[in-house]
Amino acid sequence: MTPPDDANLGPSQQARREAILAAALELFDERGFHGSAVPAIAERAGVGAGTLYRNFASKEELVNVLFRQWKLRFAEPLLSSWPTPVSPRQRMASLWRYFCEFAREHPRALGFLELHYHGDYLDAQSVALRDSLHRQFIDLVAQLQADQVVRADVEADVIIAIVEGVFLRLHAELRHGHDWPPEQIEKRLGQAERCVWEAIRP
Amino acid sequence: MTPPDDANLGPSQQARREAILAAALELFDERGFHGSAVPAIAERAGVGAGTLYRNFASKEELVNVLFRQWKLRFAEPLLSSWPTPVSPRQRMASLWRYFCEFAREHPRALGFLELHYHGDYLDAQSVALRDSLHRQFIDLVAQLQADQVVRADVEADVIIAIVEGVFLRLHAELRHGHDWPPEQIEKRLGQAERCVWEAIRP
Amino acid sequence: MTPPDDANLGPSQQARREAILAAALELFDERGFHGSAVPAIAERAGVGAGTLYRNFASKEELVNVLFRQWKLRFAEPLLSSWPTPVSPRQRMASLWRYFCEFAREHPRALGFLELHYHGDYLDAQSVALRDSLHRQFIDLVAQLQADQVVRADVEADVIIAIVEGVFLRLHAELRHGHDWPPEQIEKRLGQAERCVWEAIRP
Amino acid sequence: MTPPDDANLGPSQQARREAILAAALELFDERGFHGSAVPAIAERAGVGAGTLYRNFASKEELVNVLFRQWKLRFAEPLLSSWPTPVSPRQRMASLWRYFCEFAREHPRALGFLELHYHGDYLDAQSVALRDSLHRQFIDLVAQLQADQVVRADVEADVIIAIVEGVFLRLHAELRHGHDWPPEQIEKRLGQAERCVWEAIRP
DNA sequence: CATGAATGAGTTTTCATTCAT
DNA sequence: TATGAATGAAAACTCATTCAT
Repeated sequence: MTPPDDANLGPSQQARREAILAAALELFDERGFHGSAVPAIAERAGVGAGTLYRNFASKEELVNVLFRQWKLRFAEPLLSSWPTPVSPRQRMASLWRYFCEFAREHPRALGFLELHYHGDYLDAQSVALRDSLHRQFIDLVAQLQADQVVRADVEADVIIAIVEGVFLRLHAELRHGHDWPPEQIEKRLGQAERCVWEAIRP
Repeated sequence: MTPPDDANLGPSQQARREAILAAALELFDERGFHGSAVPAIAERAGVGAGTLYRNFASKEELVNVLFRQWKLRFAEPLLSSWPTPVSPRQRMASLWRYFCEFAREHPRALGFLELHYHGDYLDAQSVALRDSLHRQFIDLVAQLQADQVVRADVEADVIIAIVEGVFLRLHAELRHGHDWPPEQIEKRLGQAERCVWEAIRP
Repeated sequence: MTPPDDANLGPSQQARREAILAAALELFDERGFHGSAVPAIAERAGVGAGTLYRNFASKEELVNVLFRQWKLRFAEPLLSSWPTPVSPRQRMASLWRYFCEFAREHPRALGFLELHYHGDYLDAQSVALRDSLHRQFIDLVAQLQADQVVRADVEADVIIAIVEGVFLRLHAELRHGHDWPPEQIEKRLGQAERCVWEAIRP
Repeated sequence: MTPPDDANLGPSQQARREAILAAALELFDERGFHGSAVPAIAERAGVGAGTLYRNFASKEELVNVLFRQWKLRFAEPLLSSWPTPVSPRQRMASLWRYFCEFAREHPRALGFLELHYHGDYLDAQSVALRDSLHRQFIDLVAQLQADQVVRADVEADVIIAIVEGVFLRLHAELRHGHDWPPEQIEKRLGQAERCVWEAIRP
């Protein structure tokens, strides 16, 4: 009986890989890709530098795996699970709630995904994934517009830019700017949600 | 008549400094701070690497001077010149117009200012400037709220996050995502402005 | 009947050792000592890297064992078995035939032995063996000169350099240079043999 | 007036490049390509490691430049200057003399050129040069055969293998094997020359 | 025992900074 | 004063060797 940990890697091997990914996420979020040295990532992961190269062919591959992993982890729930039909207003609220929960649970991940100097090192597969997800979001929003869930007199990509832009900006603000108590954070997130709703309501 | 050669800085010396700043802006925007090599900046500026060090004590100083320069250049018009009182709606429109014009004229500058991995290398002076400007914006928005120009039931920083977040997100989208014709860009910017107005109107 | 499992070394253990030596010979011949990685040798031998270290204390020991093994395997027949006295010409012919056969059967071995950057890593024992064999060849040739089998008006080491030099050069040429059909190779080897005979005949 | 040193590099720059090439020749000859670390080459050349990369794109480029430089320096006199027609015997003698002189003046160069694990890192240009020179030698020997300067009943490449094989083997022997006094070396080289003549005379 | 993942010293290469020209 | 070649510290990456499984 092999331990049921994962695919076919021993448990500690899988754990190491996870530790490297987690450490890389932290450092890339803190200092960007070019500002994060491989030995620093390895050290934070608690492994030797050589181990990192046993798990990822290069620093580039590491950042790409990380990018795709988090891009999917963030996008999939949004694209798949929209269970029972609810009112437009509720839909907006639940979307926003998802954003907030994701940001609370993985604050690093959003920071990392929104680094806009991915330009450099993303490989074809990552770019393809990003584009594909983007198209799926566009389609989803177009559908919402057709269903009169959101206003139909602006382009779908503008709708997306509004929701994402406000949320991410506020998230960055709240993370880096100040050390606000949770209730202040909640208050602002709620206020922003109401404003965004006004921006995109049908 | 500009003094020909010996005022405070010889004119070509001033020109060199500008060239360096311009080149640095381009490269930092394209590849981030850590991804841009000093010799590459010097080469793009058309000067020797040594010359860069005659004008800036270090790569860090260069990025800080650049940061403060553009932060001010972007913020000052917003904070100072609000000429004749106009209707709230017009105020929003003219603010948005300023954003669009600034972005059109200095697309690199917004990209550079919004790199969120400044975290690293910004010095005390830059951080102080950023915070001071932020506070001034907060005050300005608070005044607008008192004047019933924008809605007063959300925090001032949320208002700022909404306007900046939407604009910057859309700007990034339009710059990097696609190669849209100008009229498509204009259309989207106009749509976004109307939505943002709905979000923050009193 | 070979002892099944517990003689001195279990049979599969002996086989492993041989596989490692064979793989090392191939790789050292192909890429030299410093160009061949231990894990690559282990992989080609079909064993784990750890197993290699159970059989050889280090990469250096491995190369030294290999060197001495092939040096002896090549030299011993030459030094021992010179059966019935034959004519000088036949002696040359049979020597050359031995070279050709050895080269055909173990083309890697000659390549490996003639790497001249053994300089580095050969240990005292290997150097001693090489020198000892060299002296024995000198003595053998001196005897042949005394017996008027080869010309006596040149130093013995010159005779050796002639025979070995021509054969090894031609062997390298034929191995690496071209993809000649066997009969072309045979033809050239035969021609070279006749020339060498002219060079050293009494 | 710029110092007439060379092409367009300052004199000390050219000198540095030469120093690097000389140091690389020594180390590659002593320990092979894979056995020679870049910092060791730089140190022996008396320059910093970075300087090496200012002159050569990579360690590979360095070894290729070096290979082509010495290959040409060795081969060109052989292929070009065969002044007044002389007797076949004299021709052999003068060829051999050239080998001896070249070997005396540049003992490292022959050692380096004959490393047979160039296989790895030679680039297309180097391989093309080697092949081209080889073909030219073949043609030259074929002409000598037609002129009855050397025996015509063996392939031209066999003739070449004989002369080169004997000379290089003896050279290696004399360099590495012992510490013979010059007159012993001369004696052996002369003896070898006479033998080789017997091997290839018409 | 055999294994092969883990390791860190060592490799090649880059780059911020200096300094001779 | 402007330059850009030189530098060495630090980056990404490799590999001989060890050791838990």
